[in-house]
Amino acid sequence: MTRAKLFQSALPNAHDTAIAVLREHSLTTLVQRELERQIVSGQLEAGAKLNEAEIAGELRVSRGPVREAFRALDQSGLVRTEKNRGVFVRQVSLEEAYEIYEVRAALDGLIGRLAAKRIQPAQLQRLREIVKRMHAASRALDADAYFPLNIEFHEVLGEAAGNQALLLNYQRIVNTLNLYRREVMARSAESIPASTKDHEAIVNAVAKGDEALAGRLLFEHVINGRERLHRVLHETPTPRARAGRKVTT
Amino acid sequence: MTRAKLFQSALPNAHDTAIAVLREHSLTTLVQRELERQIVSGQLEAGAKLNEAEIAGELRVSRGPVREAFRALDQSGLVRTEKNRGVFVRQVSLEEAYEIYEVRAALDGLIGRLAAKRIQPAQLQRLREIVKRMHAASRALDADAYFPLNIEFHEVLGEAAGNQALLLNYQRIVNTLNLYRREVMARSAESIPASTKDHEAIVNAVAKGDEALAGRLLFEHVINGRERLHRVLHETPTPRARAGRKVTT
DNA sequence: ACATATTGGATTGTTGACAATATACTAAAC
DNA sequence: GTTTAGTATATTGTCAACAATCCAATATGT
Repeated sequence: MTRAKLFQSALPNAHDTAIAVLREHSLTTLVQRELERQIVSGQLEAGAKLNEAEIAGELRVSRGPVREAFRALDQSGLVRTEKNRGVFVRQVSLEEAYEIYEVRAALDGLIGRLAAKRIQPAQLQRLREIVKRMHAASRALDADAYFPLNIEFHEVLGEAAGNQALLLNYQRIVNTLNLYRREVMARSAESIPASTKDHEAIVNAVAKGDEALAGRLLFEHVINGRERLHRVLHETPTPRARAGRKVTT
Repeated sequence: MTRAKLFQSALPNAHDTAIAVLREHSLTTLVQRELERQIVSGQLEAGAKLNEAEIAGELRVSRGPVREAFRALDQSGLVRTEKNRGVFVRQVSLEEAYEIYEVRAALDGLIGRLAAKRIQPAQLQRLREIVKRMHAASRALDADAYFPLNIEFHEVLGEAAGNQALLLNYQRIVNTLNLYRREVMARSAESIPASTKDHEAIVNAVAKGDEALAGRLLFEHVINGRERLHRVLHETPTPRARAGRKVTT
């Protein structure tokens, strides 16, 4: 990727606007976003080593901004740093995923309660449309179509809760979790119908304004997801434990 | 602060062990910890501007590690960055504090449920001792003694929940919230007795292993805290809103 | 006196060079 | 043949210099 491309990913039209982009964003921020995109999209797979000089070269930037971006990504949980060895796309172990699912369930429960109280008609409309498309993907058992819909559904719901701090923490958690879920999801297409049913019930509860029900349904939806994960992994067990070198930074 | 002091804060005995410290920790990490300590302790007050060169000079380090530490602190919510203007100790507005309280309540609810299920006898013992000391501070209406006890209480409880991911997110939230609570707490000594009673009831619920009750009590405890905050601020209203320059990093 | 340019100093953003460390490779010793 | 010591190379950690930007103080014009 060239530096021009780095700007493109921030704004559609490049070159002329490059200066304008830099006026508002530091290179560090642009690098951070680009790496975040590559990690979240799976372009950089879990465990992959990120070479400072290499990335700096690709993005046509010096190592300084890259190192700063690494620090931010580390703190946000997308990357793990080992002193004098480098940074790696974070590997989420099964045990960690379990823990994170619990946290997500609590946050999603809150999202449900708040969304039921505060959701706007336009947002509700968006949710209904997403669920509609989910039904289509569900009938086709099309996991590739379903995955982004699922992300979007929870994103809209998170916005509807009208709590910025909650949304920020939620997104951080979900990002980390998605590092793990991606590969699992591919072979768990059979869980899509159940998940779709969950989503539909959630939308109805939110639409009714039933805070307690929406909260409980979302909490259980996440825990159900965790159990589905558990089942899939025990049908075809894959050893995901890693060398586990001590992190000393 | 000299560079030797930077090492001291990481390990009790300095100078000889300085090399050993650096073998395990990068300067960035040490700077990050030191700044975190200063911010959380209130030594650096909310809104204060952090000058790169100045901090680098005090810690006898170049600006590189300082900048990297800034990125980490920004991501962890302790600091806010404005491009070409600098980084500032984060100011938490009343509205944000409200939002964060909601998130904390959800996480604390989960902590209560998990702790009731998994707490170890030694941890329960620690909680009881803390509550005992709280009673003493409460009778004396000694806010300075009460504040750290309160922090410790919730820390122990968070550990007892036995979920690393939960603890990490919880601590991040509480850190941010404490930026706001510090000054408020000073003039809300009258809420200490109520808070102490909450803590005692929570310990009892956890000791009984009553997950639902412990979760509910902790959730309500946090919301009560928010309401106390609300009341205090409306008795002696203080304008905390800031210039609110657009953040563009 | 007031509003608007200008300019100088201070501060942040970025870069390339140097130092320290880890890893892979080679060769010698057993 | 295996192991260990030594060496070379690649990579990260740190630093200091340079460029870009912002801010305040001063000057200029009306």
